[in-house]
Amino acid sequence: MSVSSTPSSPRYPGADRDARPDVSTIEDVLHGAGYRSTRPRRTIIETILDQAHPFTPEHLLAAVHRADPSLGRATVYRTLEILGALDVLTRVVVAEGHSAYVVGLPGHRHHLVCSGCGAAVPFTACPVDHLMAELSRTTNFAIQSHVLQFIGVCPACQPTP
Amino acid sequence: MSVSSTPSSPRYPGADRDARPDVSTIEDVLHGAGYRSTRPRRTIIETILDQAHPFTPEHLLAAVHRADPSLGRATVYRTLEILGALDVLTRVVVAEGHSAYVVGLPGHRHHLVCSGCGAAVPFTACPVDHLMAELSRTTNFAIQSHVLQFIGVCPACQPTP
DNA sequence: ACAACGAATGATACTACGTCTCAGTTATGT
DNA sequence: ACATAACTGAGACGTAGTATCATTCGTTGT
Repeated sequence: MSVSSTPSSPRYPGADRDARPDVSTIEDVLHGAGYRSTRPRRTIIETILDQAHPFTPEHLLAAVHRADPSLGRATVYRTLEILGALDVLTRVVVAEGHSAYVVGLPGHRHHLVCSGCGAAVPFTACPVDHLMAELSRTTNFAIQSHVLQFIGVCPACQPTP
Repeated sequence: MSVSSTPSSPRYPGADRDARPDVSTIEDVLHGAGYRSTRPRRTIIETILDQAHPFTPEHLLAAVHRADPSLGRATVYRTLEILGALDVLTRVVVAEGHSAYVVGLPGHRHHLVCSGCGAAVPFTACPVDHLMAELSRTTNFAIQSHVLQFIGVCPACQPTP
């Protein structure tokens, strides 16, 4: 087991290791789903993997343009959409009503997000099964998915009196 | 115990009653926070209480304009912002990345939302305390809030074979 | 009841974010 | 290498939300 050296969230005991994939892993996912491997997509994926924190599309667009100013806006948005649909990216709520993307290959995963710096710590524990079953039974909804997330202030962003 | 007659989500056994406040209750909240009682605000609150499902700002704007076409767009957005800050409105995730508002006076409450028609069933059960304590301990985050929500298909929207 | 004050409003201009279109380019299978 | 279809970039376009500011209206004190 090796600790990746990509820039990513700090590690915390108890929280999951942030299993950040590399470019070729993500390209394999794209391939597997019938998408082509192109240079723009590679640039976008590399830039995504450079992000230490959850990022918005515009933020990513700016970062991508630093690497390649000629890369089109539409391509960035299209690629984000594809990666989101393939579960390579997960949405997290960063502030009331605003969301951002986080990298993470499949597997059930939620996040604890810092409202100060935006750092996202992933975790897999998810105590909703019982409640989901009960709601499903009492409401007759066919429950498809759920959103679970914590918002707080990370140690580094906490005021030290 | 009376069942309110305001248009609202259908009732389900096990799920909470949808305790929908009335206009004057919400105006009291505004007053208590130092805001004034104005006719436009009253119109907006009435329109909000008419909504059977979670609504987006634009949707509400259209509904408000049906009641009073002269009411300004900015006023609707400003009032939504205020009511959100006062916890009279809660945000729910309606689709990946898109959220909407639901009425509900304070009290810890989550929602089960139908991805077909948008109906939102509130519930109060919330099995996150233990997990929250553990995350708080292991990460040293000061956890402030959390988001928990289920997305599914309500009985009425399910295909009947 | 009235005046004075500041909050709230509505109109409009503006910005930001994202989508659409389309001609040209490039990856991929044979 | 070729044919084909997917992909791309440029830029026009649309939509949702914000900022500004002169005017109106609630509220408070007298």
